[in-house]
Amino acid sequence: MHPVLCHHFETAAVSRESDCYTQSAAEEPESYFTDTSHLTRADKAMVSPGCGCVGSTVDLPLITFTEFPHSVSGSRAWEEDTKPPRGLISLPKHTVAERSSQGVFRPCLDMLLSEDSSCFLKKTETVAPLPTFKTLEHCPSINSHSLGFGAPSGLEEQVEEHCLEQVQSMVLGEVLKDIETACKLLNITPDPMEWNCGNVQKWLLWTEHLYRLPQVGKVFQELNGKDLCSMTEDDFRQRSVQCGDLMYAHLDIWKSASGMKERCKLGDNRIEGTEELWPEADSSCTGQPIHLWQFLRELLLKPHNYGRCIRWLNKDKGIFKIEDSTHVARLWGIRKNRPAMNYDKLSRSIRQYYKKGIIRKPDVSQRLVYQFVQPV
DNA sequence: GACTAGGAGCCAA
DNA sequence: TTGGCTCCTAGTC
Repeated sequence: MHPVLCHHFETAAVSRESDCYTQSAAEEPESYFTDTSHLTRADKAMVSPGCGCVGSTVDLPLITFTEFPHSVSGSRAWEEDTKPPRGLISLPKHTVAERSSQGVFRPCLDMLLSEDSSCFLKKTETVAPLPTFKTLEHCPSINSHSLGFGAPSGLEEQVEEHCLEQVQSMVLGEVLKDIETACKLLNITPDPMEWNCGNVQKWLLWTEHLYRLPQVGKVFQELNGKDLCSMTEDDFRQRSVQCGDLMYAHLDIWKSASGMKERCKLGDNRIEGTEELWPEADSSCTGQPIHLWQFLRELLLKPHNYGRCIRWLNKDKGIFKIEDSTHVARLWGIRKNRPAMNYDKLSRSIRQYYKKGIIRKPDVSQRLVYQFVQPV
């Protein structure tokens, strides 16, 4: 990772309201990223606002991000380090005793890493099952003692190595889930090579929206997935000086993830749970239309990506609030190929669910607040 | 002005 | 037939 970026990550810690983080930004992250000329392609993909990690602390226990590969087949993207490195990730100490690793890790990893799976593939490409630590203390490298700065013993190294593999697997799983979610929402296949022109445009629109990019769809018009995949980073830059590199990086992640899926199919490097991630009969990949209520639920189930525009008020009761009606309507419009979609129309569709008993207004009616009749 | 509610016509699958 | 889009009026906050 770019050293300046590492420095930035050391000094800033911005968290998100949708999870358990506290906000303690030491500086204004957006301003730093205004000038991205000094960042690598992967840096940009990592810090883009759309992935919800601008200026976030990207620290994982004893992992230092020293370099980002340009593809999954690249060399190891991280190094262990026993010293307090630049960009060292430290878990919030007050939460360690209170939360399970699922509760602490998964949101962190979601938030920080969801956009760049390639960063976490080891050179061995061996993927271990997702870890299920009962407490953080069960993961030696997370244990506060191992945050010491002395050189680890051989045993400690092995233990840390094992733990890191588990963390990587967990991260990878989350990245794949993110892509799966996007596929569902966009009704496209995970493999960019299979995209038609329409799919490419959807993906571009989505990526623009995700990363708050200027519109670039026009410069990629009439390209199908194969065309897109055959383009080099320079080709992307030529078409869009401003964000071609980021688009290329994002596509690279998708291509890499698709490659992972193929390997899983072949039985190599099997990842526990990938059947869930890409079920062959998944309606998202078979052209089945998605219903609005399903779409809303998908957004709600990805709070780190969409929590700014829609979030649960009471998940148990299925009560949710649309925080940004324009944004949600636009996302729905992208999904349905309805550029003229707005909240007026979307809300009319939601109200159709009243009669069907799918969605209703909560007992205490509030603006932009709805309730699933059958909680998720 | 933004949101809520519902009627009605239309279209595509 | 169904689900959703679109346009509309009217009322509320």
